[in-house]
Amino acid sequence: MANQQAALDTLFHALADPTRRAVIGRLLDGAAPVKRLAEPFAMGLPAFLKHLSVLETSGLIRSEKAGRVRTCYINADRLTAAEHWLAEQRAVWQGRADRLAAFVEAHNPPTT
Amino acid sequence: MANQQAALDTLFHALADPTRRAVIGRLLDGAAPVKRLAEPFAMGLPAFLKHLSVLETSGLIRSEKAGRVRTCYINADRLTAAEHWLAEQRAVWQGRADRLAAFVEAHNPPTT
DNA sequence: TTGTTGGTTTGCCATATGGTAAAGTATAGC
DNA sequence: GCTATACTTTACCATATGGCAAACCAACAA
Repeated sequence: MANQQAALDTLFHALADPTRRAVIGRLLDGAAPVKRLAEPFAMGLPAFLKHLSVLETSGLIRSEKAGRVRTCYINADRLTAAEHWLAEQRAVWQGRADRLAAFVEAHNPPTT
Repeated sequence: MANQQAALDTLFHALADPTRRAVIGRLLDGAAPVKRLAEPFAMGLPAFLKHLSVLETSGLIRSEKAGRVRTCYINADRLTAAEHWLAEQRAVWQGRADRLAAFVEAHNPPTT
């Protein structure tokens, strides 16, 4: 699935920025409107909104507008998607490392 | 630690590209020289070397040059560093989700 | 020593990213 | 209705990214 790749692209790209990671950290603690989310950061709203948009298209957050305030929520399963990919890679690595250890074990006397 | 943030930046950024993720996948299977790594991709060596450089400065791979061939190795613990950050975030989320469930449980009759 | 191979460097280009300022829109409160 | 609030849009800018072509260098191989 080529689409999976694009999803991982945008997902990891969204995570590759301290502002965006901070927003995620903040939202883990509960939903919040744009203005409150933006407060801690030394940048204008337009710049901040771009970050939110990156986060939203990556699926890491979603948002709803009620009246004039837009509230943002986290989408925790996207986090686990990224975690999943990493875990898979590590599994491959560990599989190989284990086989390698077994090979060494089988062909060398134990060093103890 | 502000440096941790920069490390995560480069780490996630390195992962946010299908070529680079493919290289990682390939290297999990064992070390390989630059040329062999580059073969599957439809781009010139200079472009590919940039990807390798991104991977190397992120710490995800390392490389050694012997004679005229540079061999690349994976650095699996960097993968777990990224995994770690994600796991931490998920833990916060789950903690909150659990508390929320407990709250709902305590204030509402079970729906069964 | 003369190629050829494997990698590197240099210069260039198009596009994407991350930020600004300033003007615009729509709702909430008085 | 008037005004402040909470975004939103537009236009613009500097830098980073991802790619190319072409020249270059070092080390095997013949």
